[in-house]
Amino acid sequence: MKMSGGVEWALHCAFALTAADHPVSAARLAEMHDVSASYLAKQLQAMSRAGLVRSTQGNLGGYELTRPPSRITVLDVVEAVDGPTPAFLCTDVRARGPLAASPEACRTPCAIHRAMTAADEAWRASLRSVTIADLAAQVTGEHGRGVLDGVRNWFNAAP
Amino acid sequence: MKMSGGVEWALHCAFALTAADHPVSAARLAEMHDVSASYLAKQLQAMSRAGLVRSTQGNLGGYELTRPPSRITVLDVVEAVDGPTPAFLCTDVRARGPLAASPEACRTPCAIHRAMTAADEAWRASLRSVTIADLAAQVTGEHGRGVLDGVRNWFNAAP
DNA sequence: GAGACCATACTCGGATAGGTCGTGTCCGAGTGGGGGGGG
DNA sequence: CCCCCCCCACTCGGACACGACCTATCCGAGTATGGTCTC
Repeated sequence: MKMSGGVEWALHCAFALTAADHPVSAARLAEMHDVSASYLAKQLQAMSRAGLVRSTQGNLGGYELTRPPSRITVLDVVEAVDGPTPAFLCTDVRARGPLAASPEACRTPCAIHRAMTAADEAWRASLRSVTIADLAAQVTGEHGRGVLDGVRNWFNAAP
Repeated sequence: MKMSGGVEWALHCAFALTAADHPVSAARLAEMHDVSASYLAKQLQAMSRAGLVRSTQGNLGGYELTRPPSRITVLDVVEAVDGPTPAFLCTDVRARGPLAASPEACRTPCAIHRAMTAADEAWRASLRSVTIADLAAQVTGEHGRGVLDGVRNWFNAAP
């Protein structure tokens, strides 16, 4: 079980866009984080498809958040990039083989399926309880406001 | 993010072994669940390596639980088969690029890393709170004791 | 001087190869049981 | 009749291909900007 590495990039971009006051291109975000621009574009497209960021084309175009960061949860970003499908897929093993359970007994999810689903929901709830604004608040609380100001200034500086 | 499909098989096997009173071969478990015997063997070997089951070779050999099912959690099985590595791997993006954070500022995990770790821990805690005995109790509570008895009888029956 | 037009350079978006890990399979090493022989 | 020995069939364990998904990349479609020409 391995999560897509692009999730980390997407979260960092969401955090950085918190400090931006105008659209930022994918190339600039990639340069800032020193990652592959082409691949980062893929993650940003996924976020755009999910409605987390708005993309504007043309010169001075780029990505910007569509909602205030306090209304974007970490789970939103994770599901946008990594997909909303739960990690565990029940294949209804109990309905197969010589000791297969009767079809009507399989109306309710099996105990294993329930346990995995509950864990998945706990994971999602934890990610849902943290917003991008919370991340920004934690960073400023630990390292000062200069971090976000530095990002904003770097965005405003000419390439 | 997709979990190994073998986890489901391993959990069903752990549940089935609850009803066994003597070692059960991998081939028999595979026949019972109608899955690939060769591949199921791989999962059972992983559980053996993790110390969840004991394997005995030779005739009438097979696998049996090493501990009472009340002391085997679902998390134990998941980690044995799928690996104990957390799904999220922090690559310390903040320490790269033109706005890289100072090395001493990176002594503590970044906010993103903490959020993902907390979610992972919540997931693990949920899986840790359910034991194989709990699963068996749920099944007997819903479908009667006949299920486990049927499994035991099928194990005792000649191939 | 003001307005409209156009060329341009920049942006995103999806379609396209390569690498890595999960999936599935196979065969060899090891071992306990059962039958046969001997006492 | 009981004990010992040997053969065997059955077991696990690790090593070996195949395939799917993630990773990484490229080129084409579209658009706002800035300059230029005309009125």
